[in-house]
Amino acid sequence: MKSTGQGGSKRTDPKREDAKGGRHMASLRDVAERANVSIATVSRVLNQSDKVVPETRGTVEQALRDLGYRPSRVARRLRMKDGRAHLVGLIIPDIQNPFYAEIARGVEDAAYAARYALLLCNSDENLEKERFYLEVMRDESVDGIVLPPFNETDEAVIDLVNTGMPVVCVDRSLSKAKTDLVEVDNYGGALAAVNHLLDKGHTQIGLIEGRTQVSTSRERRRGYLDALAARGVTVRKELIRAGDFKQESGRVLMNELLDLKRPPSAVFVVNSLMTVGALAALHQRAVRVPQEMAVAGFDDIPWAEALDPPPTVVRQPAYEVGRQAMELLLKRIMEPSRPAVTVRLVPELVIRRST
Amino acid sequence: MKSTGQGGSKRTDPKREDAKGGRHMASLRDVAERANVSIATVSRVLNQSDKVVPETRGTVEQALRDLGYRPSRVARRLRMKDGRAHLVGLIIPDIQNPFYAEIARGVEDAAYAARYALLLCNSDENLEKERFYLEVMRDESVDGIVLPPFNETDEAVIDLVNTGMPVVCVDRSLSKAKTDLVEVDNYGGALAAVNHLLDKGHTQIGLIEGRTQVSTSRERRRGYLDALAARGVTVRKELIRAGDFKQESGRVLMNELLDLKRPPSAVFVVNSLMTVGALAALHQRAVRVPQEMAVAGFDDIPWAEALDPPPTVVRQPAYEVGRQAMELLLKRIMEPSRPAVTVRLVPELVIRRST
DNA sequence: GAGCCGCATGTAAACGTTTTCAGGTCCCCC
DNA sequence: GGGGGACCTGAAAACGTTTACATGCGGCTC
Repeated sequence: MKSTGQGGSKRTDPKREDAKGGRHMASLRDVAERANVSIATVSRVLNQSDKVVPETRGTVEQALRDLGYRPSRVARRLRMKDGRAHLVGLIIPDIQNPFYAEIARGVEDAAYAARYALLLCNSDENLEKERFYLEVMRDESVDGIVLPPFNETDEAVIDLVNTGMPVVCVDRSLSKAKTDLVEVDNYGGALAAVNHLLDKGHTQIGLIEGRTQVSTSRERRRGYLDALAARGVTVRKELIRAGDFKQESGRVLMNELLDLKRPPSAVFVVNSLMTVGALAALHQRAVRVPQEMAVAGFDDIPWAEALDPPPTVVRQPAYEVGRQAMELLLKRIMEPSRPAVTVRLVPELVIRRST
Repeated sequence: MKSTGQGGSKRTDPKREDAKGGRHMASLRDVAERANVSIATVSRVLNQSDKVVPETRGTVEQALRDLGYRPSRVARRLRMKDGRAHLVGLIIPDIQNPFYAEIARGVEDAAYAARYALLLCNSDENLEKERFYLEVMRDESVDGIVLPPFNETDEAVIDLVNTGMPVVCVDRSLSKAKTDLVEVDNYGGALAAVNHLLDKGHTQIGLIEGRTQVSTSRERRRGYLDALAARGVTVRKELIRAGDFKQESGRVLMNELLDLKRPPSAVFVVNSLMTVGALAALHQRAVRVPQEMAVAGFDDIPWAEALDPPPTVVRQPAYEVGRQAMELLLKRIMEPSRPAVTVRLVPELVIRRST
């Protein structure tokens, strides 16, 4: 026993039970009392500080075990400055979109590997919801955020970046701020897909795109246009239809194309949900794929092989996008002033039976 | 101007910028200084307390706007006792499983409606990961947790419940603790699906089930067995195969069934991912569905109509499960001692072309 | 043997809130 | 004109940490 001037426990409060009826969680103070040391010492053994002599350390560790002590992340976060909350945010448009679900898995796995927890939110392609969640994240003092910005000029995100919050963009980019970015070569992917359709002899090729303020949709449109131009195919504006990335809108737009006086013989759809919607429309009207209408889409889906017919798609390495984004975020948290990098991954054209 | 004894700002710290280079976030103290009131008063106007005279309130509100004040959820959570963090946890096995994705959306929407944020984690059907995330949630002092327990005797969850943490189970139940529970009539659903197969004249019906410690899988098996028994069909044990709920395992088990000397003519699969896997195996071996093998599954998926063939399934109201679970959780947070209730929703047999 | 240094530990401030309690002002009434 | 509410507001404690600084002790050096 150390013979410090410890004058016995100064607080023997009998009411250490909370309202819920459960036992109160042990705090640093409880541990310190039991080990007859100060809370500073306990904190030191917790933080692996080498400044504590083995004997004391032993006593404290015993007390920690006895009380089943767990540090409060909340208190810790309040006290420390940035970068040690071990909590990061992820905002995605829609978790039911397999592409984002896969990104989310990539992010989560990388986060878990570093023992970070994830605050995951769906913005629903809804600016107000995105703003709400961004505020929550700031107010929670997360260490950083991964997200596909709503559009290129997303103010809420830019403000947050200017605040110094580490942010990594995925999938979509931001024009007015230099953040880390993990993206896919959307232009090249679209080019490959449309070239494939052209190779199959199609010239009347429709385009079902998403919200046009989003960089990915625009890049893919650019790929579509350039592919046609390179072969001297003139584009018919009526064959280009813009939706909102959701399944229903793929269905509706496919129907619009079918109702045209001169419908296309092939269509390129810029994401998976709308591709599925388009396929559904074709089924419903008993249009044979690919004989009467060839379909190529962006984004692969896990059960593509079970679809009718299995669609030709530009496969994005979504898991990898998420994983690398999280790793960039961790690096930025460690070193906030590091220059921003952008990682561009290459997609792959997977040819199946819909073309 | 009130003529209080305010003696000027007592702290004019010039270094109010943080390490990241961004401007420091305004705190209660900053607002109080600017409005020439105490932090208590500011806190009172924030919390809508009526105890503050309109004139003061006006000044304070102006200062709040000027500084763009946002309260720190962290500090708030540290100070307050339970139930006001406006943060809840959701742990699901796999966000890439459409069933859980739909539950997650239900939970999220209900949470967002009540302005709660969601800490969402994937346990990956992995006990260690589940335990890690449960600890994070406790340490973050979330207000409550929604989850499908790993199995019926999930100790980590039971411990947390005994601690007084509000917990609502979804999908799967817990045998040793009385928590709120939102589930689906798994037995009835399975009964309906298997009866449907029997009605179609099948007697050799395979079962592809999941982990057998999970209540849902067991209930569905019970439905399968009882349906067969009620028609006097003897069960062949070799037709019953247990997997792990994942797509790959559906593929493998379907292949095992096909390799049998006397393969079944129909199969009932207990979740959607394994159903898709089974379908893939059938495609690969060019087995015609439903002519050579009828397939009925549990769980619907959004793009079922685009599958080949569109599968007959027992549709669970997953969104509703999530929504109601979150609502139960909110109620429990408000009133922790309320007796536990269990809500049982009824699934629906959707007959498509795989049977 | 006095001063000094180093080392292990304790003390207390700080993080940003909420909330209890006390104080101060104003008004009313006897 | 003083007693007493009613009503606002301020001071300060508390939540559970981390950490800069103070303290005390032992051993070393001259």
